[in-house]
Amino acid sequence: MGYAMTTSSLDGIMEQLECADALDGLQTASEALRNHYQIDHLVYHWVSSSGQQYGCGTYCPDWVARYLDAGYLRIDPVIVGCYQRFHPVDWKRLDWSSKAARAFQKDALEHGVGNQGYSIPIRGPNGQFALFTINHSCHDEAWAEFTESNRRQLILLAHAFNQKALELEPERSPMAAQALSPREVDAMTLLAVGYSRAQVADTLSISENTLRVYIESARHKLGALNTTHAVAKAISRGVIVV
Amino acid sequence: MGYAMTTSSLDGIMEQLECADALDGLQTASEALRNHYQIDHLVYHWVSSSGQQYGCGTYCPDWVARYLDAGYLRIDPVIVGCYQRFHPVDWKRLDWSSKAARAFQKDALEHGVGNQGYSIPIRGPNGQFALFTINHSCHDEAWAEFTESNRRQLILLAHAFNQKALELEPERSPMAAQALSPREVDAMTLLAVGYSRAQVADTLSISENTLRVYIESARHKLGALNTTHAVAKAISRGVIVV
DNA sequence: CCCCGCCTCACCATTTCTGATGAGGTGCAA
DNA sequence: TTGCACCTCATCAGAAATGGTGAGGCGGGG
Repeated sequence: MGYAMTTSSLDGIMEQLECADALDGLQTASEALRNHYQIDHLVYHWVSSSGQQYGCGTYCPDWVARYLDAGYLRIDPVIVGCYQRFHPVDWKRLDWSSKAARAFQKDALEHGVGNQGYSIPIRGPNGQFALFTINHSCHDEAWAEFTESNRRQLILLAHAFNQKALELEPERSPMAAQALSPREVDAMTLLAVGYSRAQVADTLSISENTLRVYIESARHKLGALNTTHAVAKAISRGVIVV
Repeated sequence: MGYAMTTSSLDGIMEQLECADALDGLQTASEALRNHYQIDHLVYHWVSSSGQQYGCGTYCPDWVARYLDAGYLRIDPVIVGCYQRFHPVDWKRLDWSSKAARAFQKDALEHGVGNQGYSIPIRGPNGQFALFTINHSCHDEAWAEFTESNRRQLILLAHAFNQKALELEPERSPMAAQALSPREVDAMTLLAVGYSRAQVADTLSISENTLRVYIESARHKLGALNTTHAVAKAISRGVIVV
């Protein structure tokens, strides 16, 4: 791995990423960075709310297809682990103990994924979640040294990748998220912490009928099918925080 | 402002922050960074759900108290604007047009908040949201030059501050989440996307009675009061991905 | 000044959810 | 082998949520 990299080259890649078109830029930058760092793979993986995913990077198409088909999103310890974390994490520190996880790991190795990995969770507005991952095949010590010495740069890269990727979903812009009124937020928030309608109405000192209007209008604004769905959407969009 | 700063000093502050105790470290680092950058103020502001807030930084206590008392959290354009954004934002680019916002702005200026500001939104697991803000009194050009040339460092600082602040809430750690069985996850997931019990049972090809057992046991595992609460908890704990 | 969004309340039949309990089969792990 | 957790199904009465509509008052922005 290229410990003696020139920062000028890295800056060049970052600047190019910031200016380029989103779809092109992300893929190009992934490959440029893989070469720059001399590692096996570099991946940006957007895990969207509705189960949709967007990914770009240097994994071979076979593996990507297999990942999607087999529903690995649900059992990949990297996803599961990073979803609960803020700081970048080495794959070794994740929980690979379950049978499904080990099977996944084996499959990944057979598809050219390196034995070492380092993933940075990134979060955007409205509950957006993404992972910026590098991985490689090498010994633990070399990997630890590599990740530690490049940690800050990788965080910035993750940030830059996500910023670029957000351009791909214009509906996630401030405009798209239909804002809830204060009362609607109150209602959703209290429902989300387990209050019944009667309790919420009581807490807010309004009639239950009034409360129902809020819930209904919040539901419509959120495009939800029922109260539970509305609360779920409100949470994953970050409209309310529980 | 100190354009000719020495990066060694900055690195020192960052390293100290990473090692220090959370409560102390954040406050100390705020002040050290203000001196380092020669700016009026530097603030880290954790905006939690139920109106709870944690902040540290260099604003005068009067202003902090006033901010909390007056409920400025709800109308501060910096909060409102950054909540929908991913990238760092200059305060000039926010929407100050509403009457409440202008009143807030006037009040802020009178309490020693600079006319220029730059805020970086940061998000952690479970919908955590925080702001890392610097502000100063100077002309637009100088400010633009300052923020642009320090943007990357500020992003890393924001990241470091948030990582430290997360230590203050240990219950947000991965441990707290009790694992659901696969069927329970299925049930919660489908409920979260708006299906009724009948629909979920149909989708999973099980009887509605069976489904209810899953929902019940998931509810107990999650310590939830009702189905909506259970789904909300499952989402915010990252047990399910919607 | 006027419009629009927000806050507040009411009605009622119908559908859906809840809570508690019992019970049989499967598979993994100590 | 013996748990233990998981998956599957059933029953029942009572409590709670839903859906759609109408309507009056208030305040801020164009």
